[in-house]
Amino acid sequence: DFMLGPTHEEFFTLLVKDLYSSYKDLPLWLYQIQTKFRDEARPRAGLLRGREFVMKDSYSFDVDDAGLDRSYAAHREAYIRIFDRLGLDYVIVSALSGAMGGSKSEEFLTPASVGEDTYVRCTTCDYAANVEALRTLVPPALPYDDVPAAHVEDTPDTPTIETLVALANGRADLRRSDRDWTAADTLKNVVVKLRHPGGKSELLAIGLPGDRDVDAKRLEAVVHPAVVEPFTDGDFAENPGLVRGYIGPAALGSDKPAAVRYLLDPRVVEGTRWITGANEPGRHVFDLVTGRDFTADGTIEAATVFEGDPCPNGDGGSLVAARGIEMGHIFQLGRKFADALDLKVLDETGKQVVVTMGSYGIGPSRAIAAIAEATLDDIGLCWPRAVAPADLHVVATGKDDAVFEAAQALADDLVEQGIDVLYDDRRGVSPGVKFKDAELLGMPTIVVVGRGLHDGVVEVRDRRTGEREDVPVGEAVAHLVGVVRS
RNA sequence: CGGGGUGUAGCGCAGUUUGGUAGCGCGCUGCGUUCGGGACGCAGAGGUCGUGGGUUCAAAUCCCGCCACCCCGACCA
Repeated sequence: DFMLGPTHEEFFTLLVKDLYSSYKDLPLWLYQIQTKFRDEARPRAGLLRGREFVMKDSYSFDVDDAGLDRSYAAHREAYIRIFDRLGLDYVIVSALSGAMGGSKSEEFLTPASVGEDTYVRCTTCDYAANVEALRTLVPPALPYDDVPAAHVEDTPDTPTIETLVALANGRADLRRSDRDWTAADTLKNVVVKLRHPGGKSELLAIGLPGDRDVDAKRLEAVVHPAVVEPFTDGDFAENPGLVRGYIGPAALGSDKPAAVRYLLDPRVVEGTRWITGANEPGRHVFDLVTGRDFTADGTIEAATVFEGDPCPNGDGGSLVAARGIEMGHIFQLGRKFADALDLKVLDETGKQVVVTMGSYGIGPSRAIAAIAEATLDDIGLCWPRAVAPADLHVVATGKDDAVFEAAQALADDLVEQGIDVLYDDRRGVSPGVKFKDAELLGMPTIVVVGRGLHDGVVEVRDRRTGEREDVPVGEAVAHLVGVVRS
C-alpha cells in the first residue's frame, strides 16, 4: 500500500516524458527513502507501527513485460540479500497487489506472533501465501446422475447451521444412510453490501460451505476498492425476497428478481449436493445440486482458511497458518498507472508504447523493531553486525589510570581504521554494571580493557555466543578490524 | 469509534476496601571503604497524592464533574 500521490505522478511524468523517452533509456529504476505518515487510529507496538515511519520505496519502468519480469526478479534477489544480511528469519509469500491493481505480488514476512499478517504455508512444498491471496484448491466436479431430485422440507426453528444439522440427523426421513450430516453439507449464503468508490452500493451474496465463515480480511482484499458494509435489519426490510436465516440460491443471482449478485466459494463445484435455504421461514431444500439445480454469477475467494486445507499446488500437502510482520513488499504494477499518467516511450520500431512498472518497498524503521525483537536474548539486545549501532563496545574496568589510557588509545586507533566504537569510560562504576550494560545494549563484539592489561592482553567477547578470547594489546587493532570485517 | 485500566518523590510502586496528618525499592547529594559480574556503611535532600468541586472535626482514601496517559477491539506497512 504505497502512496502514489500527486508528487509521484508529477515526478514520473517528468522522468518518462521528458528525460527518459526512448526504449534505449530503459529499464529505469529509481528509489527514495523518506519519512512517511499514516493517520493510524491507534498507534501501538512501538516502532512496529507508529504514525511516522521511514520507508524505502522504489519503482521500475520497462518497455515490455519481459523487462518488467527482469526488473522484478532483480529487486527480488536484492531483497533476499538484504534480509539475509539483516539476520532475520523470513518467508516470501504470495500477496494480493490490492489497490495497485498489479498482476504479481510477494511479501517478505518475518514470522512473529505479534505480526498483523496471517499467512499459510504448505507442510510439504515451498508454497506460502498471505491468506488474502490464497487460492483455494478447486476439487473436481462430481457426478450427480443418481442424486435424487431436490425436495423442500419443513425444518421449523432452524435459523442456524447447528440447529439445521441437528434436525436433519434427528429425523428418520432426512437422515443419511452412509454418515451423519455435517455443517460442511450445508450451503450458507451470506449477504453483504458493497460500497463502491463514488458512493454506489451493491448487494453481494456469497455461497459457501456451512462450516466456514466469510473472512472479513479476505473479502475486503478481493472486493477492493469497494468497502464491505454489513447487511442490516433495515436492509432485510427493504429486500422482502431475502428471508433471514433461510436464504437460498433460488433467490440469488443477477437474473433473479432481487438482483443480488451471487458468487460461490470455489469448493462449491458442479455436482456438489447441498442442504440450503428455501427462501421461506422454516423451510430448507435438500439434495440441491450445483450446476443441475442452480448456478451463480461466479466464484469468490472469501471463506475462512482452515489449518489442514489442501495446498493449492495439488501435491497432497496441507496448509498450516502462522503470523508475520510485513518487512518488504514487491509487486508488478503493470500498465495501469502508466496508462493513467500516459507514460509512453518510443520502442525499437519507433512506436509510442506505454511503459510497464514495478513497485518495491521496505520499511527500515519497522525492520529495526523486528530485528531487535527477533534477535534479543535473556540478557539484552543482540544486534546483527550489519545493523548494529556500533561495531565494537569497548569497556574499561577498574580504577587504574593506565587502563583508561590504554582503552582510549585502542578506541582511537580503531576509529582511525574506520570502525564504529562505543567506549564506556565511566569512572567509579563497578565492572559488573558495565558488563551488564554492554550486554543490554547488544553490540556484536565487546572489548574489555582491564585486569588483563597487566599481562599485556585485552579480552574480546562475542555478544551472541559469549565466547571470550585474550588478544595481545599490540595485535588488538588488527584482530578487531578482522572480526568486524569478517 | 466501542470496551477496560491507571494517575501518590526523578523512575517503578504500596497505601484507597475499613477516612486520622504519606511510605518502600531504585536513583540523587555528602563523607569513607570497595573496584572482573548489577558493592557497602553512615548522614541527607526530595511529594499542595492528575485536576475542580462536595461530604466530614478530619480526605490520597467517600461522592460528583473534568483532564491526561496506557491496554484490548475496529483500522492500518
